[in-house]
Amino acid sequence: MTPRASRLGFAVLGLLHQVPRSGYDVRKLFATTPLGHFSDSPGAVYPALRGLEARGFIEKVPGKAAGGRRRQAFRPTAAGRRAFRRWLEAQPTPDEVGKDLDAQLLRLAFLEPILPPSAVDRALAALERAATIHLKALDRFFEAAAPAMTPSGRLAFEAGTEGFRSFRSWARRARRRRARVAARREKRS
Amino acid sequence: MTPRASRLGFAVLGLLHQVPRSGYDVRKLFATTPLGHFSDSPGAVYPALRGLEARGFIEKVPGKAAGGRRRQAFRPTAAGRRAFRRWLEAQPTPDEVGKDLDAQLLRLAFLEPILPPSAVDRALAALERAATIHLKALDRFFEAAAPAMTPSGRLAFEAGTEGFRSFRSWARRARRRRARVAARREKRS
DNA sequence: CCGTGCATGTAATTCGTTACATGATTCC
DNA sequence: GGAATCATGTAACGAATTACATGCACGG
Repeated sequence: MTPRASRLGFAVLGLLHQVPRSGYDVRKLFATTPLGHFSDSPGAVYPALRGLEARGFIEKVPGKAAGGRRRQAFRPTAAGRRAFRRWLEAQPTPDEVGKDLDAQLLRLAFLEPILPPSAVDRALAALERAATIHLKALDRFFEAAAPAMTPSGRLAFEAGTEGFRSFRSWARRARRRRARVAARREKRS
Repeated sequence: MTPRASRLGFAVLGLLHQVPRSGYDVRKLFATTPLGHFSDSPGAVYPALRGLEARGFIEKVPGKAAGGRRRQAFRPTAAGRRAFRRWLEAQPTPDEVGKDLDAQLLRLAFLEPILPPSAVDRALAALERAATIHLKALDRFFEAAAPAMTPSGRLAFEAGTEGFRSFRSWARRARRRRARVAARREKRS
């Protein structure tokens, strides 16, 4: 067994941090919310739960089965909380941001309330930095490759670049907004 | 064996449409260009090639091995070209756009020169439409769920929404730009 | 002639998907 | 009592990753 959990594993582990949930609860969340795009199929969720349990990251909530229905809820163990915290604290590299922005946003979503607000500020700054570096690489590539590309090829590339550009400016805005709010709060006290 | 190729399969098939390439050529492309984020590992590329060959979508280019180096290039067969064309012609649903925008951009990138420019216009319109519908769903969800979310959760969701919003406005701009250019060309003739 | 990079592959493992299977409970 | 849905799983399969393995050719 691999020591680390998969992306789906961490998503489930994060959800169990909020409140104990059963596999069915998790499936419903995946099915009804656009948070990430995880499969709500039982063949994905139940094996993930068993994997987390085998790693000692979650445990069954004992007793009761409210309502009489069969139902097995899970909650994170101390080891699970440690592992999740380590995952949250990892800083994104420019390459990871370029290849898998969704994973970074998943991380960001779960940061609070496990880590303090300062971690959110740090994460935003890291994301902005990484996006800037990645954008530079994209622009460099485009400059060299654009002449040989078809119009539709250029369009597709442009769409990708634009996405990162807008992400970076979003991160910057979010960071500054938070800084402003923090300053105001500071002043008032 | 599944009749349809995987996403990696179609990406490779598309690259082989441009010019015959060997597995090594494909790996280098994946390693050095940011086009999609495919693995350049041999364990991904060579099995993909064999899969396409087994489906009858590509064939070995016979003869020569320029330079004396060992090298096996592939090119699409008639069946492969048909299959790729069918893949290109598929219109994205709002759900697919929401769940896997990258796949849609991959498609867009390969549209030309296999399909005519009009197909690009149609694809842009479909993408814009799908993004609009998806955005509506995101907004609806956010309205209901935001009060219960943590600040970092809201931030992550906002980032995702912003990404789609910017994608949609990019698609609209691109579409209009193309319409303008086409109109000017029409007038001049 | 020896290392570096070209070039192609295999093996073990893990993850996820689709589809199937099962039983219990609540609602009507 | 029958349908819907709650709730949990398994089986078969496909695809991808990492790591390992091999052999040739070209440059110095």
